[in-house]
Amino acid sequence: MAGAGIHPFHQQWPPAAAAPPPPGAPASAVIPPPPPVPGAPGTAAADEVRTIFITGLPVDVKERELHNLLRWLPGFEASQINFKGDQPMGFALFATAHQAVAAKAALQVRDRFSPWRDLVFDAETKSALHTEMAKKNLFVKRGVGTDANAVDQSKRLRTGGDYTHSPYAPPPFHPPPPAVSMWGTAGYITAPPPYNPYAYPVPPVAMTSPSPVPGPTAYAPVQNTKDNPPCNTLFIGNLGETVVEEELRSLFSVQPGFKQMKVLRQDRNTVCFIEFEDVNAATAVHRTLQGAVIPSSGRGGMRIQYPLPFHF
DNA sequence: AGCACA
Repeated sequence: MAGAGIHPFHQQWPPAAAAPPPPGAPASAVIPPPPPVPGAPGTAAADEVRTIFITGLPVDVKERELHNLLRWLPGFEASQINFKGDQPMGFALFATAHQAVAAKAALQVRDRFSPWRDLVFDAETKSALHTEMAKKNLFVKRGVGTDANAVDQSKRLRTGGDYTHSPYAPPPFHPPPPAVSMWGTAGYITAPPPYNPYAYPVPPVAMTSPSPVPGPTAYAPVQNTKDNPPCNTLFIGNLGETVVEEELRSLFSVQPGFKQMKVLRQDRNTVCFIEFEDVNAATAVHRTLQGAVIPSSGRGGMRIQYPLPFHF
């Protein structure tokens, strides 16, 4: 990767938007230093690659679909699809290399309703996106800020960003992109709980009626009392090094409302995500199995949390 | 793994 020193997750998301100048203010006093005009001579690293290369798109993907996926990302300028045989190759240009890196990271995001899945572009074909930095920048006729849809009616339709004329304008990331619904099947999108999620208290360790079958051998106090907004998926942490999927499955699959689970191993650390039918089912298990000690447990029992809104 | 448009 070219952007040495740029950490992909260093991005602010949503990015800190430069405050728009107050209506009556003298422009020169409030306008920040001009943004790097992409590709302009004299601009830092005009040759820097700020294009990402996207594979894993379904063969029948439309330019508009890709555009609608990407248009929310900070700095998005243009995208296009070229076919190598019948393999679609997506390219997307961003205002800066940093934003391209951030977009790459954003496209690797797993959402909290299906954290075990790669970002799936098309649920039908289960095509999982793969994104890398491109080798060369996307060529955009007439630079940025042009209405690409109007100027380019050629067979090679290029889809430009909606706010490229104002690189500092924040993308409409609040509320989150509706594209989320593309990332999972409809069943993952559950209505938000009606109460203030951050006011939700993590219940104390419960000693009562845990799971039916191979229940935990004991309960241990759980350290981390902070939690994320409730949803129908649980995150299980503080698992022992020797834990295996079957052990977890035997415990969780018998819990009411269980739908599916995914065990992720990262080095010594094993974590698990469990999806339930609804928030209530997840909440019940959150309560009853919090701190549960199972045979493989190491130090303390399992820590049950709701997943982060975005789990990388 | 596969990187094109001009």
